[in-house]
Amino acid sequence: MHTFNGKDAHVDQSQQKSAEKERYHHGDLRAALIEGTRRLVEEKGPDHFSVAEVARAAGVSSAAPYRHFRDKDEIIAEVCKGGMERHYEQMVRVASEYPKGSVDRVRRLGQLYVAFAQAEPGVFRLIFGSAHKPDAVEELKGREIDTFGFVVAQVADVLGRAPDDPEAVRRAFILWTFVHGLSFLLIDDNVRYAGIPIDVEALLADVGQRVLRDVPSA
Amino acid sequence: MHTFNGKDAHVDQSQQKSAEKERYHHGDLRAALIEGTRRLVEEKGPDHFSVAEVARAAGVSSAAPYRHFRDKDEIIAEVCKGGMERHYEQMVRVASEYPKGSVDRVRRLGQLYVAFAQAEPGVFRLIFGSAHKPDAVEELKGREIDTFGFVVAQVADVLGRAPDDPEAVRRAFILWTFVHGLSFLLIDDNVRYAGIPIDVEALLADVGQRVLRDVPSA
DNA sequence: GTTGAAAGTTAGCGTGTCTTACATATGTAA
DNA sequence: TTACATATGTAAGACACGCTAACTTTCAAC
Repeated sequence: MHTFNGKDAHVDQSQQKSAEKERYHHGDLRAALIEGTRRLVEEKGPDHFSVAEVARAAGVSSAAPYRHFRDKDEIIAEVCKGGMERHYEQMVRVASEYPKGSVDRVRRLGQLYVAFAQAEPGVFRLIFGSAHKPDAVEELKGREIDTFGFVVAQVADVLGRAPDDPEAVRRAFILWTFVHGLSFLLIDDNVRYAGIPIDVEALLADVGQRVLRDVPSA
Repeated sequence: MHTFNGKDAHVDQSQQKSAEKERYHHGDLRAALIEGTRRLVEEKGPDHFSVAEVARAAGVSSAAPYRHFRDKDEIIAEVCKGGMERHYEQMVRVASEYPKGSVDRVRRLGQLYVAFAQAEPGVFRLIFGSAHKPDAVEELKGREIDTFGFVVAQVADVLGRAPDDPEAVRRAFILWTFVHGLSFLLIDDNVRYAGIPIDVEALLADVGQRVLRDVPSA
């Protein structure tokens, strides 16, 4: 009987095939449930997964999850939190690959935003959807995960302004709006409905040019 | 038509002499269910309303709706269809109030798009969300309700091009993307989270200028 | 009036969320 | 090693919902 705690559960006897030593304790059910929920959310959408099903997938009873989470919302809040962290980290990492203050850097951030939405539409909806946010957001703000603030700083660099310049905020918000809308149009399949051939790269480049230039004469 | 109905099915007939006789038949349950669903969708969101609750609101048993609709999806498809029609009609009506080919007309359409999303976020999500569309969309296309096509025509007018010019489609799509993103950011409360003061009018004017102008030098 | 279809009803199955009471495994202290 | 406290699992069940089946009431055509 191997005993272990939740830290490194992977090194254990995963090779015991026929013996089927069904342990009473899962090992790290909490993490397994979060990951299982994430998968299910991608499969069926944030509003059509069930705690019961993710419990079945983890091989435990449908009551077991409630030892680790207060309710369903708390599980998906955890998935949402993980997604926000991944999202932020990707942003920072990708930005560092392009020259500071370059339009390319900002353009690449927009591209990443859309790519994330397409790669993880379920989590994307979770992050930017209306439900289940307040708590997670509160906590992440406390931990200084502010993706929009990061983008604003990059835009400010391009414009040659201070990191918190109002005009930089405004331009960054316009760009956010654009990639946000594009993401939803794509993952909700509205583009196909409208029958438009979309070249995301070209669109991002075009919009980047238009928005990062000087204000047009009113 | 009155919408009163009986709650006690086995009441002795001898004592039923009240002026408002309780009807066994509702009168127009189908319409009442659609309207009740619309209200509930606005209240709780498209994914958190229940057929049972809307049935209760209409004063009928939870099985009654299935005399009029195959399943839950068919009810909300009907709500979605009604929303699309309202959306389209508003667009056409508002456009007619501004000079053909004017930037103002297009700008006003964008403003209306966002206003609709804010006024009816539930229905807006229904229309542009991923679920429950295929059938409704098919039918509305058959009835020539093509909102995007209409906007494209307005944009083409501004650019002085043919109604189906590819560049007009491209510009219109950029504008759609922008107002779509802005709508979602607003109704999902992401704007407040980011702590940005947003002047929707000014934003629309700015973006309209930027997008409807000539292509920036690549 | 009779009758058949339309539009209600109740009863109930399957699934889902979440609670309560109970069972088992694990870590620590004696 | 034993014993206990605690963490983590199970089983059973209350209640809501989606939907079906079988029955009842109403209405309109004949």
